[in-house]
Formats: sequence, C-alpha cells, structure tokens
Amino acid sequence: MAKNIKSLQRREREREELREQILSAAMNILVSEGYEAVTIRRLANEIEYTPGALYSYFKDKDEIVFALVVRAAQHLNKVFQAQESLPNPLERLWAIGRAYLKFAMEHQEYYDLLFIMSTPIQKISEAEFSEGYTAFIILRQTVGECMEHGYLPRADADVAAFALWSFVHGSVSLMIRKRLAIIPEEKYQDLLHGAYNFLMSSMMPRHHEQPDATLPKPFPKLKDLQKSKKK
Amino acid sequence: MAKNIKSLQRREREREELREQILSAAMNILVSEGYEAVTIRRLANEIEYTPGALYSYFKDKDEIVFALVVRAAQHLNKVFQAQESLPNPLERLWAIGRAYLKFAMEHQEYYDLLFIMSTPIQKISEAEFSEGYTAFIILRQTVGECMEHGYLPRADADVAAFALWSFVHGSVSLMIRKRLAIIPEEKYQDLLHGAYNFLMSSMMPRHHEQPDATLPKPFPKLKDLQKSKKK
DNA sequence: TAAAAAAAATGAACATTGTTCAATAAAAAT
DNA sequence: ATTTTTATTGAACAATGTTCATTTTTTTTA
Repeated sequence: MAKNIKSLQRREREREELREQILSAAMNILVSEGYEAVTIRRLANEIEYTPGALYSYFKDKDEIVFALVVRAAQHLNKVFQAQESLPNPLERLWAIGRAYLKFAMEHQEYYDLLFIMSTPIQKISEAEFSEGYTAFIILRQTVGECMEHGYLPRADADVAAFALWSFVHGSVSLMIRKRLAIIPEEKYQDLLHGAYNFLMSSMMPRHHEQPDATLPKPFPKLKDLQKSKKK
Repeated sequence: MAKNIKSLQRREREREELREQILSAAMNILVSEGYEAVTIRRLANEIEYTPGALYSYFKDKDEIVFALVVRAAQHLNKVFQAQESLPNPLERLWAIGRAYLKFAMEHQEYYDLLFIMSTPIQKISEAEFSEGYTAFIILRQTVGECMEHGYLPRADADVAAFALWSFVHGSVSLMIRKRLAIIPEEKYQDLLHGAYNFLMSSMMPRHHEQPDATLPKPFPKLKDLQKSKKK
C-alpha cells in the first residue's frame, strides 16, 4: 500500500532522461541532416526503442518539435540577453540586430523552426511559450529607449519593434528559403551586411563605428534544409 | 508514313487542356483548402482520372507546384507593373510597397508558395524563372531613381532594394506564419500599416499624403494554411 | 521469496503520402 | 481490318505518423 517512493522517483528521473535523449537526438539530426530527417522511426532507432514507445513520452510529433522550438527560443534569448549590458540604447539596438543576423545564419535550422516553419506553431498561442516573447520584449524595450533619446522617431514601441524585426527576419528568411536566386551566393554576406547598414543608417544615426566582426564572414554555406528525399 | 498532323495538333491541344485543368484544380484547392489539401490523389479525383495518369502530364508533384509558383509570380508582377505608370519614383516606391502588402495579405496562399514554402524552390535556380525576377527588377529600378532624386541615400541598388523587400517580406511572413502571438489579431491591420509608415517615413521623406485605401481594412481573416490533418 | 498489479515496450497493423510500372484500353496510322 | 502508338488504369511499393492488443519488464503486495 505504501508505494516505494524511492523507485518512483527513479522511474520519473529515468523517464526524464529518456525524454532528454529523444530531444537531444532530434536536435542533432535536425542540425546535421535537416528537418526532413527528424522522423519518429529515426528517433526511435537512435534511442534503441520501437517507434510506438515514443508515444508514451510525447503525445505526438508536434510535441517533440515544439520542444525543439522552445530550445531554439531559449538559445536566441541568451544571445539577446547578452546584449542587455550595453548602456547606450542605440548601440544596443545595433548590436541586437547584428546578433540576430548572426544567430539566424549560424543556426539556420533552429531559426527555420522558430520563425518560418508551419508545423508546430498552432500550439504556441495556446501553450505557455514565454520563451517566445522574451527576445521581442528586449527589442521593444530598446526601441523605446532609443525613442526617448531621440534616436528614433517617436511612435508606438510595438509597431517600431515589429518593423525592425520584420526587416531582419525578412532578410534571413529570404536567404534561408532561397528566394535570392537573382543574386550570386557569394554576395549574400555583403548583401545582408550592406542592407542592414543601409536601412539602419537611413532610419537613425549611426552609433560610433563598430567593426562588423560579430558578423561571421563568410557565412556558413547555406545548407539545403529540404534535403534529397531520394537516396 | 505521313502522320495526320491535324489529329496530332488536336491531341497536343487536349493534353494542354488537361494540364490546365489540373493546374486550375490545384489553384482552387490551394486557395480554398490550403496547401495540404493539394494532393495527387485529390487532383486526380478532381479531373476524374487515376493518380498515375497525372505523371504523364507532370514529371512529379514538384513540377505541379512549381507551375503554381509561376502563376503566383505572374500575378504579383501584374500588380507591380500597374504601379509603373506613377512618374514620381518616391510615390511609386510607396505604392509598390503598399501593393506588395495588399497582394500578400489578400493572397496568402500564393504568397506562401512564392516566398515562404520550401517545397518547389530547388528548381528555381536551374529552371527559367524570369517571372520570379520581374518584381524585384521593378523595385530595384524605382529604388535607383529614388536615389538619383535624393529621396534615398546613395547605395548599391541591389542592396537597398533587398533591404526594402526584406522589410515587407518579413512583415507579412511573420503574420502568415503566425509568429505574432504576442499581439492580438485585431491589431494586425494597424501593426502592418503602422510599421510600414514608420519605417518608410524614417528612411525617406513622406510623399504627398495619400489615403491608405489600397490597404484593405480589415485584412481577410488569416486562414490556417496548415489545416486540420485529422478529419 | 512468490504472486498479483502496474507500467513499459513491442510488433503488427492502419491510413496517408508520392511514385512506379506491367497490363489493359483507346486512338491513330498503316 | 491490322498494326502501332499512345493513354490510362490498377495494383503495388516505400515512407510517413499513429494506434493498440499483446507481451515483457518492473514494482508492489502478500
């Protein structure tokens, strides 16, 4: 009658470990082979279980993918939070933008999952997904401060933050989803970089000169997220 | 020996008609039920043939989808070309942007296909896809003229056009792919509209006041492109 | 420690996808 | 009319996510 609480705790812990194993395998496959390769059978194989077993750890595939989205969001949030120490809001705004571009281009698979893919996002509105807002809130805060300092025209901070986010998101998502066939791929680095400086400078004063060292050059080769289906 | 050229022409024509039927059905289903519903068997059913028959009209599904992309591009091009009559480049630039937003929000399925989805885009780099560039070329031309008139800072026209494109693309794709859960959907209209005016005005002088009548209000309800799989 | 209960994992199925291909039907050429 | 060419079918295949009765393993109880 008195359940052995020790073994129950251990079971709980082991379940958590296996969940972690599944997600970890999913992350690895996502990064190394692209989203298409992240399949239930593949994951089951990876953790040496049978496909059906996964369904006692996750309700369905969407739940797995959503967990990956959360991780990607946490990753981005760290990047954003690392910029918060910069005291000058204009400088911080520029830095946030650069960090965003860097994150997107260096972790295209995460970025795609987080901001482009359709799959697991229905849930986001329902589920608790505070991780998804953090970055935006930091951006909005910074934009607001920029307005106070006269670096940006006064306007609704939501609107202005959305505008800037739209710009950087548009840039990287056009690249990731390969809508720039007009432009040779060698120019992507310059294009992204140039557009960022052009638009940002046009909108607001340039902060004190800063080397673009935080932008990796050259960007990692754009991996084909939609890998060959045929073997 | 002398093949009946009459009947050959007719056969050719009939094949073309069936091809057209397939694509037309695909467009209808795409718009009314979303991309997920555009399936080989569904299309076969629609034209009252067997699934396998489609493969004598199209190499594979990607070829069908690519044909839809081309149509979507032609649609957008018409919208862009309609703006070319505006003599003042600044005014034209604003109009092009507004037309782009309108197109995207009123034809989200086409837009998604054209600029967001992964599926059929590998081919674009290879295939002849002049339709895909037309709109960008018009934009770049206008941006160039704006620079000449001093409406925009002088810079590489490719870079500047890409920057502006990125912005509007980012806006609509964040909406279409539902990454704005922070913001209530009723505000989308104001958000899009406000961000456009904010960013454009910050970058360049506002052209003579123009009612925003070309932006539909309210925007059509965002349809769930990733419809319910389960019935 | 042995039996009973609970939990976990399997394995085989199902319904969908896109796609192929030998066999058949239809149409055109001889 | 026969032959040849073309078009269409229908059945299969592989791969996807998912379910569920059965079996195995683990835990609890006696």
